[in-house]
Amino acid sequence: MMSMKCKYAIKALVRLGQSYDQGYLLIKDIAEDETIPKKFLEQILLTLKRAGYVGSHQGNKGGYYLAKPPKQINVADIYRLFDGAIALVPCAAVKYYEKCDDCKNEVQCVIRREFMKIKEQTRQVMKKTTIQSFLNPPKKKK
Amino acid sequence: MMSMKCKYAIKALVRLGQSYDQGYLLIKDIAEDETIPKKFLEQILLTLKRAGYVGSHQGNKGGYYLAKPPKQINVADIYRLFDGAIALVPCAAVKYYEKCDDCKNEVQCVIRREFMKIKEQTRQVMKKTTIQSFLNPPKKKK
DNA sequence: ACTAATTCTATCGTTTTGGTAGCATTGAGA
DNA sequence: TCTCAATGCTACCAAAACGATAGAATTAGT
Repeated sequence: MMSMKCKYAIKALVRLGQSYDQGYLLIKDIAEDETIPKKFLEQILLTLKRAGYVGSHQGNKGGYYLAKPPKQINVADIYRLFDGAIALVPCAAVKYYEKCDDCKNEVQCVIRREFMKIKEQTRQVMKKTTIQSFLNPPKKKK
Repeated sequence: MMSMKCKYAIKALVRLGQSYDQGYLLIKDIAEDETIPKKFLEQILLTLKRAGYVGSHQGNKGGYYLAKPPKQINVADIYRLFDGAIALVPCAAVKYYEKCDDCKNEVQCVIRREFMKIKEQTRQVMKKTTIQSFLNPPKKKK
């Protein structure tokens, strides 16, 4: 499971995506619409801003906006930003690689070998899911 | 990332899988071979036993053995046993479904819709990885 | 009876999580 | 220029989860 922080981040990005290229949204409004504690959302948006996903305008009449097209923001990247490695074990991670304390020889570790496969496939799934995916209306029944 | 508990469980199952149908293995030996704290491994094996994956024989000359063929034990099930839901959000889970506090109408929730898709695909990947997968030697270079 | 093994339950220190508090800074408009 | 509505930043905190450890109870082969 992902953290609340990450889930809130995605919800906020989706909300901002709905208003893409239509000016600013207030933290307050996003927080109310999506039922997210306002001060908590502040921190999350700040993290997203520093990572370049959103932009903001300070002061009166300020607010947040999506800094990239919805198609260019994917779940894998947001997950890594807030929750770290996608891999199930640290030694199988790419961006958050860490040696396992309990591993004797990593090169021929079968655990690692299989978890690398799992990671690569789940990474693909998460990468192809973008903010745009959440914006497309579900297909209507005929 | 999975918990150490879950990772240790898989390592222990693989170790038991290597000796499948060849009698008992001692907790002590598995713990030493796999560099797992012995008392911690005890608890893990007990959980695995209660769930039917391993069997044990108490007393002198006792030990643990794999209770199912390696092909019938998959990573998805072990993950759920120790770490809970595979889905990234509780409302998208099957066996650990929970309503999200911050959700207004779940039926038309786009977050849920997409996370159900992600869950279904990662579940497939984890399900097809069995203890047998860890036992097969890697393909040799020609 | 002895001994080597699993069983069971409680406890514990540390880290992570989810959230709050409060002040600083910015900038539009009266 | 003053006000006020907004974001920016850092510190803090309680509760839960995690990764073990401890120790006594039970079981069974010899």
